[in-house]
Amino acid sequence: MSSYDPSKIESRWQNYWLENKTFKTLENHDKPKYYILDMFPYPSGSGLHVGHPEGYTATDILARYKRMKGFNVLHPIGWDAFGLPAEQYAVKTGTHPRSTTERNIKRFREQLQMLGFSYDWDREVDTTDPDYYKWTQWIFLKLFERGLAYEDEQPVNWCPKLGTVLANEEVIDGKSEVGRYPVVRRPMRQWVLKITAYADRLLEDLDDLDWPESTKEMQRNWIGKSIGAEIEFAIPDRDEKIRVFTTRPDTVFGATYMVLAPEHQLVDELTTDEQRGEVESYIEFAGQKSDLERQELTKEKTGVFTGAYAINPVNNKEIPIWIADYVLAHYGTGAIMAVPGEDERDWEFAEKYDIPIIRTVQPPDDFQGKAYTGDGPSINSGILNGLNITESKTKIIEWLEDNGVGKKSVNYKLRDWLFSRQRYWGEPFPIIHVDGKPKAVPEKDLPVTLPEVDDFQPTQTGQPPLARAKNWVETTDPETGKKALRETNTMPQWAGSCWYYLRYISPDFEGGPVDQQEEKYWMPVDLYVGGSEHSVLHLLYARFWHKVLYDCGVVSTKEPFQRLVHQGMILGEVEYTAYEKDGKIISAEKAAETEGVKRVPLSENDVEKKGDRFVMKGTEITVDSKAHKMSKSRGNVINPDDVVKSYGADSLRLYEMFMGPLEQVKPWSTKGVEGVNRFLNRVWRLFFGDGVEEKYNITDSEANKEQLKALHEAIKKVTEDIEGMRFNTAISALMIFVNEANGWKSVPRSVAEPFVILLSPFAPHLAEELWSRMGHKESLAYEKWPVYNQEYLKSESIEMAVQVNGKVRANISVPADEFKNKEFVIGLAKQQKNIQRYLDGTTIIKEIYVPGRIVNLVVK
RNA sequence: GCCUGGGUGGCGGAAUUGGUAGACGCGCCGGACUCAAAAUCCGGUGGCAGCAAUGUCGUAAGGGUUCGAGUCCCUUCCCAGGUACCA
Repeated sequence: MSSYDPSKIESRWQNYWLENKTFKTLENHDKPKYYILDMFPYPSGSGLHVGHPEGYTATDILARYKRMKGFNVLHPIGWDAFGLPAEQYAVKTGTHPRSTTERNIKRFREQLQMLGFSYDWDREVDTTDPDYYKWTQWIFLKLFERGLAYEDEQPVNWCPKLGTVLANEEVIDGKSEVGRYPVVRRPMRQWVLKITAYADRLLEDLDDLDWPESTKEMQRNWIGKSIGAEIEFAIPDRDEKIRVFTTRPDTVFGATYMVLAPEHQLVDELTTDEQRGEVESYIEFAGQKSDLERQELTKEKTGVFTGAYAINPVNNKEIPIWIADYVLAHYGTGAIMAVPGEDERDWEFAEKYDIPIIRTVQPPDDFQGKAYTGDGPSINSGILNGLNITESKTKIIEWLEDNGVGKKSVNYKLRDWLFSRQRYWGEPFPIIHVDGKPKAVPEKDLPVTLPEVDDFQPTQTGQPPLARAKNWVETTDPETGKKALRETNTMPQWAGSCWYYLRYISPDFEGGPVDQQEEKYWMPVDLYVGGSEHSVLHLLYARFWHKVLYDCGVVSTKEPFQRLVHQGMILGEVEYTAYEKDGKIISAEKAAETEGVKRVPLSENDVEKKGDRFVMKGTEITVDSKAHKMSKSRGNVINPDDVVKSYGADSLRLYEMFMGPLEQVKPWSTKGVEGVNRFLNRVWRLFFGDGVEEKYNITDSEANKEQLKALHEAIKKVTEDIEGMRFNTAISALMIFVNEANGWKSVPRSVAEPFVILLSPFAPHLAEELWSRMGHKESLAYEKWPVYNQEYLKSESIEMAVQVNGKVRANISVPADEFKNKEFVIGLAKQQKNIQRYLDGTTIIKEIYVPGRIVNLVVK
């Protein structure tokens, strides 16, 4: 071979790694462990996109690095393979989802192997494998036993056109994500998991996690804990009371009306005959609004008076009871006390319907707005007058409790997790219904496997597809011998991904979901890398299950994922776009507010930068310059297969890491791939000459000072940057080394070998090839990571800047053994010609010397 | 609106605790090799002024702290992601 040819090198090493099981995780527990996990991929029919290798390369670099640092590394992969696309394909074509799934998994596996990731392929898991979902069902039974799984009538997203129920995340703007068909809310019997029972722990334990602050914050908001009070409002001449939740009990003296959600239980009873017609038509109006409309109509509040009154317990005043859909039935008690003086929504409503407004907090003198939500002394509030918000809250809660009309209370936004789907391609519930009551299938009868059906669509009556398997559905209760019916719902896709990280630890273990001996060694996951789109749902659900398993004694840690990093999205190439209207090009700012504008794609050569915008060359017409999300419709999708074909997997890996910080959103650039490919070519030539001469450049001669310095600078920088996950600057350090080494006549083996090791996590195929050509018989995967020596980093002189009044006026070179000598350095600085110019005719009032960095002379 | 990140050359991006802004890569310009091209190699490359030495401006905008600010503080603008009547 005369030049760098990734197509030959890469497949050879991929086969070598597979055949030799190079990355098989060690069974022994003597070494320190490092568990590094990629988010569970869904093996879609379209294969990998360039976003996948970004996170996977980052974890692969760390996995390879940690192995060489002497860690026992667990770096597995598997398939989150249940899900709607395979089922939809089955409905359309009759192909069993299993065969689609198998085909897709095969394709994904090949693609991942083509990129040279160092997974332990003996630990692959697949959520659709009965040996796997047996344990998903087992965990569900634990939830069921603990009363954390229950049945409930719940409104679901029913799509009549698709004949199926959709998950919330599959509904976009009131329409199905697939096909854009209308979706309606419809009540159905559902399995629900009581995640709310864990709300506090899910919230509190976030604090100790090494996760992005934004993700923790999103989970906190999702859980939405608020502390306040529950207050009871009596209704004259009736036994019923209206309970409200409020975070501002201190404002209760300003409650001038109440609002019930239209769906509130008491609405029907309280409504007076005169108001009944109006109330009923309002309830209908509110009920018909789709979620989309509710969002769009937020500007204007609407509501209707019920005709009834309630009594404010603190001052015995009668206040009117309204219904309005700005009060949500499913939050708090579904009823509020309205305090327009301190709440913007209530103010808006009160203003519209002419309801009195009483301020109970004194706004500052310069306050201009309407409702005042800030702090201040209480007014118009009897016993609370003069106290600030916090003091008022404490005092009024005490009063409410003493008088038996209220108490301190905590509320959450988090709702229980709707856990069933009317689908075929999911885990069956290990539940049978006997005498209309749900009952667990005995553990020894797990797994409950999916039956074969003749059609993957729901039945005519809207029953899930599993209902078609009559023989399967109709069964007997093994305990009593009674007739029983199997549960026909299946679990959502989240189920399998809630605990997969545990199965990797002992994938073949038969005594439980995870071998506890192994679990104690491997958990928690040390680093978890995946997209921020899973910030809330997957990560919250998995934490919930993990805590349940912790309570069951199955796992030993409270949290599954100690450190979490999100890779940023990769956008398409930057596009330049001009806008055309009636055959004339108009400027981009105008285009946004003009109708009937046509987009005209431009090439980079057609545009130039003017100030802070791009214009068409030679004109003043602004054009758009933007990188867009990759999408089929835009036609800017980059296929990793093509990149590998043209430049090799090492170039793809290297480029994705070199683009910029891992967490950041970055645009793709094919030129950039060519750049790193050139770098790998330079590495090759450093070892083997330019191919024409076919010379071997590695010698056994001793390394000189300059060579050692270059090497050890690279070792230091690459090591520190990998530890800090700054892969872009680590690669830059490798480039600096190669640029320098290219000036040498030859490279001593003692320098070349450590360099190859430094390169190997990033470009493993090339590194293995170089390593073996240097005469090694074994893979370098477990070689020792080099350690830098401070001695070699020292240079003979140090370059420093000399400033006068903070402006650089000269550079000096100070001998290394003199740089601590302030007198010497400042003396040298003052001798500089250009410095003397600036010192001439002035007085030095201060001499600043930061050793090794800078001299600053302050003059007057 | 609110929350969380960001804003640095033509572009992607570098800059320890405040200490020479622009590492590395792309692009561009010039040169070498070549009949020619590709590939490769060498040199240059923030703006302005100057033959040059050098000066001056410059990290979204404005202000402040400091001997010294991309980095710290205040105000404003813009971009991305999330969220939205949650009482």
